Amino acid sequence: MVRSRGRPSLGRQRIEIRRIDNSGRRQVTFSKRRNGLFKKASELSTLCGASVAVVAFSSAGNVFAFGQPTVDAVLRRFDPLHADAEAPAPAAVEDGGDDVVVADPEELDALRRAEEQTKAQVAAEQARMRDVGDKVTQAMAGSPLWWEADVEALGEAELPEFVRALERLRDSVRRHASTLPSTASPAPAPAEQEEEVPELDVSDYSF
Amino acid sequence: MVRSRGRPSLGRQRIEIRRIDNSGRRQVTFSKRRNGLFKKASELSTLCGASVAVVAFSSAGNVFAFGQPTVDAVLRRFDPLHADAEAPAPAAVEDGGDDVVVADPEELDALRRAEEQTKAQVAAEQARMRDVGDKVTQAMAGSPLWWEADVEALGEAELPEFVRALERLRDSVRRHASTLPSTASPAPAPAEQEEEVPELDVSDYSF
DNA sequence: GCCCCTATCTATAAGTG
DNA sequence: TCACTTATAGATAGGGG
Repeated sequence: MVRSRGRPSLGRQRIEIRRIDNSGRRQVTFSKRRNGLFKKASELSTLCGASVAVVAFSSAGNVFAFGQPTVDAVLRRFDPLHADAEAPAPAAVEDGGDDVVVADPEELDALRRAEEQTKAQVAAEQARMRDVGDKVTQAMAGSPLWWEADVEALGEAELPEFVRALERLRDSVRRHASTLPSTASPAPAPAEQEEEVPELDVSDYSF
Repeated sequence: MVRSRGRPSLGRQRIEIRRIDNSGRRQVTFSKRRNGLFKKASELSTLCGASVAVVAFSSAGNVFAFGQPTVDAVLRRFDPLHADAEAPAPAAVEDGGDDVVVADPEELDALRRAEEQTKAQVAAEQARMRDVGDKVTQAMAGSPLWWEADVEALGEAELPEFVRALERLRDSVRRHASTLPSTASPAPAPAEQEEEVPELDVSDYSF
């Protein structure tokens, strides 16, 4: 009841465009703005029939991407990596206004149906597989505990990379999980299950 | 002169998020929003210390790109060794194409965005895992890229368990890492710019 | 992390030069 | 194409659950 009298909120405040010091706040902002950016990209693509790809690495090293029609499709088309010259060779400079691109409402509707179909499949699969532990073990069967032996073979140069890759994979899996219907089992979380990676000092690698 | 009495302008009007029919208007919108998108990307990068790349093809075929620190830097990091990858066509859904739109365009747009985002992330993870995998795979030859198939095969119920398995693996790797000599090689902090982003055409930063 | 809320701030549609 | 204006639609900071 701190705000019994005044306004319930000060509303949006103006901020300077420079690195946000507070880590938590920075992460929240990253999330919000990343979504906003993806939405803008999506709208640009829909409104103007453009192909757009956005790739963002958080300072923690997580990757996020959006693409229309697909990130890969756009990047392949862009492809300054493999191609040599700057010659863009954009081709058709004229826009008759009837290009066959973009998402027509029908396409979106189809996507929506596809989504529901996927959900249904997952739901069915979920009902069928009640035994979690066994399923996972089975998924990794064939090479049980392969890492315990193989990790020893890795050089020190690969280890930090490997650790971070695993963490990204972990987060990816979590995000994937949150996409599925009914977030039933949020994982008991026996002990530590945080995020971020302050341990390794590889705070911002690149290669 | 028509503006004789009322307001000099009606101000911004609301528009539906769907392809703009008028070619000229669409072009104007593309310019404005493209700049807005780049600005947002720039702000995200500055505020959160993120690496961001945006590539956009106008329906006319012209390319525009923005990147922090550089487009190619981000794309290389994102798409390390994409070459040997399979080309998973969007798959998606086929639609008769004769159905009438039923759902709200905005809603579908958001839905499509969410789906694309998820798929893009999965693709990104797989791409990165392939890269790390190139080094790691040798160490664990015999179980090639087991996760690529398994992650997708897992249902919602199994995911939390899988996440924990990954964390155990991570810790295992870390323990091993701690037994090795120092592994420090922090990358130099990238210069940050909050400035405006003119408009980067391929011809401006040709490789 | 997610959603919701409010009060603002910011991007931008439309129009003009 | 750009620049500038106006007035409003949309994005989002801050805070709570």
